[in-house]
Amino acid sequence: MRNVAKKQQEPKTAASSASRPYRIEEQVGYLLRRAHQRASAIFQVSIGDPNITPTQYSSMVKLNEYSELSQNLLGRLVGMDKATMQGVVRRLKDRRLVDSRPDPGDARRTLLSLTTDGQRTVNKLLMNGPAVSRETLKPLSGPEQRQLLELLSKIV
Amino acid sequence: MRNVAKKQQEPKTAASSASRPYRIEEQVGYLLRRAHQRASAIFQVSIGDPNITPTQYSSMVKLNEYSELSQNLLGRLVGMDKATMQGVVRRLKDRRLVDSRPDPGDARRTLLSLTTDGQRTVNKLLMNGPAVSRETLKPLSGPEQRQLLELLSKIV
DNA sequence: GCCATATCGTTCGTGTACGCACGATGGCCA
DNA sequence: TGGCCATCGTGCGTACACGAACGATATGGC
Repeated sequence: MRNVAKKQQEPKTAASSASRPYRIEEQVGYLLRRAHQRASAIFQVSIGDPNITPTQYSSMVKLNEYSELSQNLLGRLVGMDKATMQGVVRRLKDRRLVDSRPDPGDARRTLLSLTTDGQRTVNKLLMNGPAVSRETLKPLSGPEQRQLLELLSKIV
Repeated sequence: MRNVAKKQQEPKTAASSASRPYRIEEQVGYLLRRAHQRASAIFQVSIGDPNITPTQYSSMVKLNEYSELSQNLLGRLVGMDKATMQGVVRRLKDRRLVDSRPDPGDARRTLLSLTTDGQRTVNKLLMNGPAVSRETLKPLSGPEQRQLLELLSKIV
């Protein structure tokens, strides 16, 4: 990795008005993107099933808590757009982990539930869930871990 | 929003062995996904140009600091896979915000730089950058904001 | 009962994100 | 000098993410 591209003398940022310079690496949005990237990578190798993604996992965990949920409500519970939810649910249904039936009381809705196979799968993954979080938080001390979770909760 | 779907009596998580229950809403990965979602939404409405995405923005900011960078090196600086970088750069080049030329010293590389239009655009966006971060961190107190940035830096 | 309004799920388009495989090129060392 | 291995950029496949528009259905106010 030679040729490290020499830095310019002064980043002329137009917004560093006598205060601290604006560094992209210090901005929340940037840090959240990077942190999320790392968390996803750890999830993928530690959850125990390379075919399950983080969003699929949270959807299945929620469906395990509630027996049946409409697609939109599930999306609200796990923080996913209905368009995004559509794709997630389709993939889970293709793999026979989730089943659906029309809501008898509301013809607009579809009720989702885990199949037997889906329940078996979530319960297996749930055993690895804590380890995934532990690994992601490993660089932090115990109090720091709790602090981070609390701060993230506040800005979500 | 009636029909809130009744909760089951006990979430039988298989992993809540006498310790605290496993709640998906308390896991780092989940919180990071939600926080990143919110940060992206705030960016989109506050950066001042709805056609610029967060990743495009950080790429342009880095290209503004360094005069010229190869595509791979830029990707490493802003934390993006080379396959992801490819798409980002293509879109910026399509809009004439970024230009490229072959590296005279290494035929494998392409050197990227901002066009005049690109420089004008970044400098305009950089004026809004601090406001985006401020808005994202608004739910937190001053010390909490600094703590969050520090903790995120540690786990990236 | 009727109609304006809202919700539900789908589809389309665009943009990140990354693994994998590929061909071209470069660096290093036997 | 030749060959091995790394790096660079590209292309493909898959998956999240969301705005916008759509048709079907439900609800509340009149």
